[in-house]
Amino acid sequence: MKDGMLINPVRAVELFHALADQTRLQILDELKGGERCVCELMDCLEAGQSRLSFHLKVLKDAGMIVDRREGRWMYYAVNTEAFAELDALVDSFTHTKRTSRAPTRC
Amino acid sequence: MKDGMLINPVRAVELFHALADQTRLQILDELKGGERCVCELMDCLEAGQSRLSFHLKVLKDAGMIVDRREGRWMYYAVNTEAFAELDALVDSFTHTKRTSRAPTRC
DNA sequence: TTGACGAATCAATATTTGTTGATATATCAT
DNA sequence: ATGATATATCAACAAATATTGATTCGTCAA
Repeated sequence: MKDGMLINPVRAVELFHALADQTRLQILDELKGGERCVCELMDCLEAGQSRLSFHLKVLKDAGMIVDRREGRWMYYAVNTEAFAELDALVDSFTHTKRTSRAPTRC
Repeated sequence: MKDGMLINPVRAVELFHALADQTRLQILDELKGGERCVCELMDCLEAGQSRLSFHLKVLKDAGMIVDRREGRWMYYAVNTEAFAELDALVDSFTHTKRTSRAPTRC
């Protein structure tokens, strides 16, 4: 990711929110092993189709995953760029040192 | 953070959830400049006392910030360790390569 | 073209999260 | 002790998010 590029707070919230859920983390964890179709995710996560679809949409809207149709199947895969973005975001949090001023009491 | 140490999913959700809110990100951003008392945060975030207290608790429960009493004032500051943990967590996401197997169709 | 299948979307509902104003608690100054 | 101040907590409510089952849509096979 471009250095010095600021990620706006709205985007940051969207990213973190997408990750702030057990099911979605499981999905991402599974997708780390390569692309998967929905039915396979249903299997290994033991989640209903509708529920899964919902969470996949959240992840997709946040840009964390990408999809690809192949016939009747939809394949999902992690979007590497988004992870780089996340990495940069966390780094900017961790490393951005501001001129530390003393607290001003009320 | 210890290498190879796995962060459990529940903890990951807690961390990301704590960050998935505009107000809480603002708080952290402010605290990057050094420790602050609540009244000062109220000022610069233009947030009510009760609301702020709520979000500070979320951040504190997640271990993102620490507090310190000084007389009537409570001072909050970022907890560096938690940020290291976050960093490690994101890294583990980004870099953990699993043996990529082909997707198994239904 | 019809039927079956994989997946998205919708509507209803449940659950969780956030906000607000009121009250409680702790500490200080008098 | 009393009152003032800083903050936490609580209760009521509002808003956002997640779950479920039903329906719809797109694609394929016969």
